[in-house]
Amino acid sequence: MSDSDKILFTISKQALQRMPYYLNYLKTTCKGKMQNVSSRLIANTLHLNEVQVRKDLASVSRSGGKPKTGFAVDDLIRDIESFLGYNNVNRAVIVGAGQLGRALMAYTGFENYGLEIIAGFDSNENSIGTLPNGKKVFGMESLKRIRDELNVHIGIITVPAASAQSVCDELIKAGVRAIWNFAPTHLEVPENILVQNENMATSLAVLSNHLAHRMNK
Amino acid sequence: MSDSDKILFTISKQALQRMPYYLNYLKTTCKGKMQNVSSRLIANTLHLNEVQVRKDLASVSRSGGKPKTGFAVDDLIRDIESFLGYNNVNRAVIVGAGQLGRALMAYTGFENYGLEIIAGFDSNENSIGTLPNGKKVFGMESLKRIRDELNVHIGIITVPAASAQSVCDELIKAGVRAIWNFAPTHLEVPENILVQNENMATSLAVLSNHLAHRMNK
DNA sequence: TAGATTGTTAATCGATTAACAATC
DNA sequence: TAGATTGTTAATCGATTAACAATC
Repeated sequence: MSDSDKILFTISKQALQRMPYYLNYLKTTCKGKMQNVSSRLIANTLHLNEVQVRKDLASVSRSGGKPKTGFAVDDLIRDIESFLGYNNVNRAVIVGAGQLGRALMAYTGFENYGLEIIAGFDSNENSIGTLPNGKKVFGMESLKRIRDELNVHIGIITVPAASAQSVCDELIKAGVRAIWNFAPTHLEVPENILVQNENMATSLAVLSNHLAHRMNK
Repeated sequence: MSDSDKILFTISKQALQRMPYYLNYLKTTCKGKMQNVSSRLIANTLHLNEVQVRKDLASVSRSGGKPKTGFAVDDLIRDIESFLGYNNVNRAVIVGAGQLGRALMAYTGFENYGLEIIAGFDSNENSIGTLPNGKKVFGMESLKRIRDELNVHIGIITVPAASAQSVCDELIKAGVRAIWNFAPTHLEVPENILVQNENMATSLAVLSNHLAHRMNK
């Protein structure tokens, strides 16, 4: 996290990543059933520390909580969604129309989180075509044109690790501002570009290691 | 992390999660091209701290590194893979044959990480059928029988958040030892069961928040 | 030998948690 | 008022990093 971030936003990445959990709990369990919710209840349900929850919520809630009452559920939902930018729809393109890329393009669940995947790109001509839910796969030469036309800010990388860096470079040249990287590799980017790694190998490592060594527990 | 873990394994979850990055770098960049590699080179490439890399590698490498020489690439690959349990194939079942579940079943990339997805399960009869690469989707009533027959240890949850806990309970009752949870919700499990959360909403939160607030950077 | 590189012990840093005063 | 709950300041904890001695 750079210095300028720290000044503007006093929230850690960890805290930011807890927000979807709060949001899910509030929307599925609280909304409509109760007007207010206390940090203690949230903490107990999600198995977090009460103070941590209060700190997290304090950093995104406009109106704050009220002693003896807690936080207004509807306000909190609105504030978290606004903080996360789920109001603005974030348009994205996927580069790499292999199995994982196509799966993500076909997945409609992202819309709940304000993400709209517009199109896919692939350097292999055989991959070009149209997906079930109407998303097209283009050749790489169309990347910049389409990104510019539709003002896309997010690039999703689902190519093999070996070509991830060059794809990343192309996406940045085309103008995306943030990258969601599914390749299990480190990406080199300018300071003003955000890279979020979604490394399934990382999760699998935890699972697999547990099973290999800790079955006797 | 429980106490018993600490005694047996002096490696943090963070360190464990860096292993796939080391492995990928070693296999794609070092293997065949150089016999030895120094922690400094790895650290520079992956943008990590040199001491951190040495500590991480020390905790998994049998032979350790040699002053002035570094670590033997092939040995290191073998040691990390063995530590991560990528040698044993870990069998898994998926519960929830919606879009995400089917996508994961169709994805063959997991085999590189020692994971083999055997079958899918869904409570909705309409979802039952066969996938392109031969994986079948069964009704929930077959879960325990198939898990027992094939000695499956990993359960993957790709149902909506609202039903994730009950699916989790069923998986544990059926006998799985570790759960890979794609639902954006906290799961309640006995102490001896490992839950690894793969929450895409969490990653999206980081991206989306960045774009909503930090575009001016 | 000198220098590169490892592995370990101590210092730093940041996040979490505890203690507590403020407030409805 | 008394008690529940918030928000903040201080203490703790664990991971990262720096310093350095050991070794090839």
